[in-house]
Amino acid sequence: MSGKLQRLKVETTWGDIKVELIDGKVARCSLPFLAGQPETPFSVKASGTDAASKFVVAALSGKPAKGPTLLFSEALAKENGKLEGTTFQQQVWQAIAEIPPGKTKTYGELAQAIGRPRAYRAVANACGKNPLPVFIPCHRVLAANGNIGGFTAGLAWKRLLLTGNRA
DNA sequence: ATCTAACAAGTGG
DNA sequence: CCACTTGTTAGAT
Repeated sequence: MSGKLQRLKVETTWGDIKVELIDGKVARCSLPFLAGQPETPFSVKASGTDAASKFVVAALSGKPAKGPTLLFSEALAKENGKLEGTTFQQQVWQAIAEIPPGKTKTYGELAQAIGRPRAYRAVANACGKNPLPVFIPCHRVLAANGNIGGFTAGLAWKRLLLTGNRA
């Protein structure tokens, strides 16, 4: 297994977004941490023409970006022969991945979806460990009272992903 | 192997 | 607004 490892980079005014592909499947994604809301307006400086790069750019632009070839369950599986994440986490990530485009869900809803209605706290926990931010739309997960919740790389990204970069 | 603290939430007082 | 609940994880013992 394991064929080629490919590293992509989308350069933006907020920093570089790095994506790692294994055999053409998205294996990992990381965004630069932003402590607060940057004063610089967001824009993409440079990006590749491959599907993954396009997906990232589209997601950040609020376009109808249809999830292309994520197959994330395949993508997440074994990187070192080891599964990425625990069973529970994978269930959570899968549930998140199934959120219809343009919609949002609450942590509680997701907890119900995986059959553990009281585990909303754990769900949030799993969100924070999501290895594929942006690809797995954990930014569409909000708290029940409408609060925005949190985001691994900083709330600025989450807001951007939710509202789209209409600027 | 067991225990404890921490967490991106929720419900109730 | 504050405090108690709740399930899972990571790190220490």
